[in-house]
Amino acid sequence: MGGRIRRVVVHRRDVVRDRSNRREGRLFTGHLGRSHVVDSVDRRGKQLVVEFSNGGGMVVRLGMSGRITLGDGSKRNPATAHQHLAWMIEPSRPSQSPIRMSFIDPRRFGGVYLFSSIEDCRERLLAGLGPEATSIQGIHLGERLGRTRRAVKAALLDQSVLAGVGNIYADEALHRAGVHPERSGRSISLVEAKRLAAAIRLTLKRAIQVGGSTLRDHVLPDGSPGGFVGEHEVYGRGGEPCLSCGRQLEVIQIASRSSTFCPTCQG
DNA sequence: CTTGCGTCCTGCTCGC
DNA sequence: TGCGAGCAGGACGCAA
Repeated sequence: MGGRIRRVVVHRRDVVRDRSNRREGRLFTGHLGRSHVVDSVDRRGKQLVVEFSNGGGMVVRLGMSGRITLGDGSKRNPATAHQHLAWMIEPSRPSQSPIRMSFIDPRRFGGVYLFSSIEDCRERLLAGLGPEATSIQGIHLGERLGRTRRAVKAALLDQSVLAGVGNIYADEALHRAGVHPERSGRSISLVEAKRLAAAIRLTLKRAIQVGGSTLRDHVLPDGSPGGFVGEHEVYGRGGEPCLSCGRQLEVIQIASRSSTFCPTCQG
């Protein structure tokens, strides 16, 4: 904290979203052009929230292929493919060396969203986000799932129900909890909701520990792959045997997303 | 209100 | 060996 953002370079304007969430990078340099002191860096669900000392800030969404890389700010480094933004962090203490940060996103599903005040951020960018998946309690999950008839898998992917779970970890958590992904949200009992909440917390905790799942794009800021893929029990294993019972894992579509599950363990 | 589906985008895999 | 089609997915907008 207290570091200063300097030398913002916008390589692709449409990765930056303006006040109306449109792809509009012109305002970016105007907004960030003068150096800003970083007051805080936080996470809400899948978004990174960076607040500046002037009250404004930015929300970074990585989408599915986005990442932020860290580099030595005292060295020159050429822009790599799909590097849409780059900036320097000048530390508050002169003894520390500057850090170069880049936003890289091949598919451009992610982006950087600017906000002018923390109220603006809450209302426009964080409004409607459900509780944090990393700390979700069974009673709260059950109460939220009970409001919908949708498939429980679809509900888990809905960030307004629960913030922070995507397709991979929804499948993994449902399998770990022994819940069929097509079950209606309101059919989930309190006992099952508690089991599911614990499975979500555990799955995310473990995935974060080992650096996430590298399938196609995701790598850690230093370029190394995440270690969770080797621990996937169902995702990406359709047709292969269930690690618990040996039954062939099935793949179906729910909410236009692939869902892999074990018909026996998740009956 | 609720729910589902099309859209965006590129890299990888598969089949011929 | 080469090439094109198909697929994957997070969030949003729109339609039924």
